[in-house]
Amino acid sequence: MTPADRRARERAETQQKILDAARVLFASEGYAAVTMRRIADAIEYTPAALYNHFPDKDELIRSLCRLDYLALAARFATVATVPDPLDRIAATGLEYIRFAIEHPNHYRLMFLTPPPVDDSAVTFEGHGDPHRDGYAFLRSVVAEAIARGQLRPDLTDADLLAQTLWAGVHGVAALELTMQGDQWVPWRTVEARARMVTDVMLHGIAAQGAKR
Amino acid sequence: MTPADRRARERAETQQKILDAARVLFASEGYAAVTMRRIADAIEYTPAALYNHFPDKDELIRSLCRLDYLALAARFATVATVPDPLDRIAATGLEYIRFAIEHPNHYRLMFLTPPPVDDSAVTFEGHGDPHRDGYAFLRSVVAEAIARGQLRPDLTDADLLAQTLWAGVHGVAALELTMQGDQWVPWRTVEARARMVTDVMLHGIAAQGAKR
DNA sequence: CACGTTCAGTTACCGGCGTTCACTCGCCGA
DNA sequence: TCGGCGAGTGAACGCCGGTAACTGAACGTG
Repeated sequence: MTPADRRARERAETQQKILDAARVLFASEGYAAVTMRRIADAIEYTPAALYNHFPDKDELIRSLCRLDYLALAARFATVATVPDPLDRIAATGLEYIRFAIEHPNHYRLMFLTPPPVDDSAVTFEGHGDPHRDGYAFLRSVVAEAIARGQLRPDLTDADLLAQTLWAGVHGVAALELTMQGDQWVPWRTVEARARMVTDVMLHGIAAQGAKR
Repeated sequence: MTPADRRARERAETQQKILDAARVLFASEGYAAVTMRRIADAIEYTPAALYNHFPDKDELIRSLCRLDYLALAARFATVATVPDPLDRIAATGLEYIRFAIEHPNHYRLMFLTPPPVDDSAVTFEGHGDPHRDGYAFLRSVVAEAIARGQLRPDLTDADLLAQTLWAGVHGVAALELTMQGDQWVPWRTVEARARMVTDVMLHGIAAQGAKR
């Protein structure tokens, strides 16, 4: 426990305090409320102090994001037990939309705001691990359905299929978050749309003689 | 042609100049470049002058948006000639995604940014007219497919179906615009995803014995 | 123990943002 | 001719993200 260790630990703790304050602000008042000054106020620091821990606001926000990706992947654990791959695909889609509705601010940050271009190799622990990477989870479920011959024989690209299914549920979630309050369209409930998009896509990918 | 008329006309012209300048800025440098000061610079006015024509920046941006909705609806005119309703649904979806890819900034503004809450009745000319309202167009195509018995008999809600199809193509477009440059996922091309999502959804809604 | 170094955090600033407000000044109606 | 109206100005306000020079306490080392 050298002094250097202690300083490193304290540094990590401060960094965590910053992230926690940002998360609270973010979850309670939305993206616009997340301001370097307001974060600093919340932890009784000076705005400039934050720049000792994060190169800029983008990187701070991205750090917040990384944890949320894990939270989403963790949620999929509850559907991993569904035995039939087709059912599991549907359950994954519904769980995904539920996550978006329950955590709109986080979802907006994760999938609805353009990435502040991260040219560097974004290698991050958990990439490809279905337990920590939501996309990998979806892909693996799709791959299993393909392997079991439950899908149309002309659909063989698990990545393309996973991305298509993702697009479907993302579309429902994104329209819900972006268009809520819109009066132009006679919107059906988000639950109905979630059910419909999973139902339609499942029908669209399942092999001819599949159940349902 | 009373002087009052002339002043009203000049006022409308100035308003148009503001919108045009904003559009140019917007299309060429993206959302972040659209600044009251930069718009004013472009038309050699003072920033404060803009507030004689628009109550605030939100309203100015919304005015831009309204025209873009018409542009999208106008694009659907090219697919309105496709004879078979099922084919027309697919063509509409592909045309929608093409619009999003070709005008990413406008698309982002129209469907990817939260609405600055417009509590007032948003009644706007063209609402419900398939030629000027993209949603109405999609809905009418779906309704025709239903009427012809081309869809699964359990699918009867044209609005719910239209919103589901919209979600699908919006998902593809939104992920493309938001995630471009992402290295986490082995993305297939947006063309492939566009084709796949329309193909899957069409399979998912078409009646058993339908073509294809 | 004393001295130079390290470094988290502060102070004071920069340029830019949306927006407001008191004002000018030319045109119009009476 | 003259009063008012209204488009446009100039200067300011309070925010924002970000930077550079600094302070002061803790630290390793002679």
